[in-house]
Amino acid sequence: MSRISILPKKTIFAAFKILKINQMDLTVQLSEGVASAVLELYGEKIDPSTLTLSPTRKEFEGDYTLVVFPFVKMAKKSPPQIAEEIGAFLKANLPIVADYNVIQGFLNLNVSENFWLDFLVQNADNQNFGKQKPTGKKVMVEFSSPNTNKPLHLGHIRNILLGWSSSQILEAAGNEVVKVQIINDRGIAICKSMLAWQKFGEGATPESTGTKSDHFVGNFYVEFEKKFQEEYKNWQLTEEAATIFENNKKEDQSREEFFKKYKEVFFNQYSQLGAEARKMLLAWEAGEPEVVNLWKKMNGWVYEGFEATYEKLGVHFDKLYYESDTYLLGKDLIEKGLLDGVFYKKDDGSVWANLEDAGLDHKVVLRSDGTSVYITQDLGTAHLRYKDFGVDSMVYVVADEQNYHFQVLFEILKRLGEPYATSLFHLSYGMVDLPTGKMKSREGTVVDADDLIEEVVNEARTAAAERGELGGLSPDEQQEIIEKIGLAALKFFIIKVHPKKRMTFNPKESVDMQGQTGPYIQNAYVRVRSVLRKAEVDGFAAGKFSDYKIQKQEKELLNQLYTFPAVIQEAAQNYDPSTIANFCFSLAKEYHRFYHDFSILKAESEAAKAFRIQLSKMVANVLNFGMSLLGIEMPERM
RNA sequence: GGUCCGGUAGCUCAAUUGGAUAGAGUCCCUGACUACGGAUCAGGAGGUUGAAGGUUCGAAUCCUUCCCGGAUCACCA
Repeated sequence: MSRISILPKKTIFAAFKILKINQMDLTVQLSEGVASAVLELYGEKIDPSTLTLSPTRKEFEGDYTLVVFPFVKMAKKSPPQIAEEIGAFLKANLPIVADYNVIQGFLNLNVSENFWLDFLVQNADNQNFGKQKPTGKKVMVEFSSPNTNKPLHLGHIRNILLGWSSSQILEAAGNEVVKVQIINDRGIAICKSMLAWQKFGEGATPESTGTKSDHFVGNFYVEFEKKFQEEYKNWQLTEEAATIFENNKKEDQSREEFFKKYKEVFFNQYSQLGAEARKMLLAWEAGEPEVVNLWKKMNGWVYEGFEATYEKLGVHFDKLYYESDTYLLGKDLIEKGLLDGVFYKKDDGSVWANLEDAGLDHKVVLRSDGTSVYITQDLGTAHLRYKDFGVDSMVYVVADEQNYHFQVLFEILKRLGEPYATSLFHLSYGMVDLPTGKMKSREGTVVDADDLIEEVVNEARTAAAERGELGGLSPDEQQEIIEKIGLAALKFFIIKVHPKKRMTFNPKESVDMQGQTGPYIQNAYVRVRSVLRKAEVDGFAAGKFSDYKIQKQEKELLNQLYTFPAVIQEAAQNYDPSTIANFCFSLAKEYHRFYHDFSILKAESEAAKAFRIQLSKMVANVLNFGMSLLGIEMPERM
């Protein structure tokens, strides 16, 4: 008798029975089977979740591969021998294991044909295959969060696409998601635009000039900077400036270098325009009606423009937070924290947090004059959001230059004992570079969001015209399809890169429609739709294929489809949409190959035809759902 | 300088979280259907995974040191 010490034999097989009912959890079945095998054969109890069980690599025969090296010590046998024994056990005891083969320390398992046929029958028509059961958790995702003095640019686009797709993925993983942004609608920047419009605008409006309204406001911001530079240049020629230069320059510092760094001081102390802008900010803070009305008017224009861009990108928010409402928040949290000993007060009245034991520094949370800083506001806003929605966790989509800020923010919230504080995540992403280098607004190398969208759509239009497949459609329908294609190219190009990586945005490559691109994936979908249309014309009704012998490439597709739910979970867990993008590409690629090598409508048998139609349908459904998680829509033709 | 992040084919990116011969796209070269759509498919060329040590059955992945690039270290946001 074998050394069963922990579980009697009956129990093991009872477990198999239960597992057989639950057809979906293939990997669970396999790993529990392996655990039982190890217990039976070597008398050791192991945790099934610690096994390395992964899809078999293409060049080998099999569906799933078990790495048996970890068992060498306990079994005191050679890896191939162990693999052989476990394989034989599984084949004898686990119905879904049809066969196995051993290569060195790798045990390759063949899953039974019935399992795959069943899998296809049950899921082919499921439009949301992969969507997880509700977790009961509520997650807030903050993204975009622009300033209102300038239109959106390429950096925002990466942010928005990451935020949107993460939201979709978290939702697909079973969470309730609240999408928010915080709009930086106050401060000196918008005052600059306001002042420039007041001084030089001569009553112009977006309508009167025919300018998209956020660009209209942005232009005045630029106008302000231009006028300010003129003023600064002129001032540099005065005696006052010369004296300052002589008294404050560092050794060897050129005049030019000195004044480059002196700009802020000039703005705050000598500039006429600077004085006017600051005066306006004070007037705004005092609530002077004239300034507040101007502020409302100009921000209104900006929001109108943003809204148009968001709509083109297909994104929206559940709730907007405005900094003008939240910038004074957080002080009560500081009070509470002071009482609880989370913060301490310096002699000058400023309030600090000592985060040294968390590997961070001392951080000021309230100025000596009692006013709040950036982090104070974020503390208050987090608290407000919790009160508003009762969320379990929050995700902040913000560029990686603010990594430190969020470390500090999360640490302080934890110390304040905020209930959601242990479930905060900073979805930090790398900057977007151009092939020519960094984007710099001062040097005019910023890629504008609206321009970029227009460019990719135009490129899609040209490509579509060359192909001439859209001829029979109305202009509106054509336009709709062309926009889907262009945006797919842009979005996929950006999302496919892992968020943490700094990425190079090559405008030329971003409009590519061949190879590893959005349109390539759309094309796989369109091919299926085309086949299905044709099948319907032929009056094809889904037939049976229970005795069909699955071909290798078809199995490959089924295998990929099968992993999709796990891919969604992985993407949600890691807050990484690029996982989904790569999955979609790889599935589309496999399908293109299959489509090329096999006949569907003229298949060798009715069973083959029925099977392939179902398989195609499922591929299309999964591609459609997967791409929708990235905010990419599929056209019916292209 | 401290801390954090990155470094993989000429270029843009992957690598099932420590697994088998490091894979795709692009560029260059060569091919493919009287077919369900060629925005497709196949083949070739292209690598000391920044470097050197270490950990082990096994390392692009973990550890140590160094090199390169970036971010950050404000009573700015």
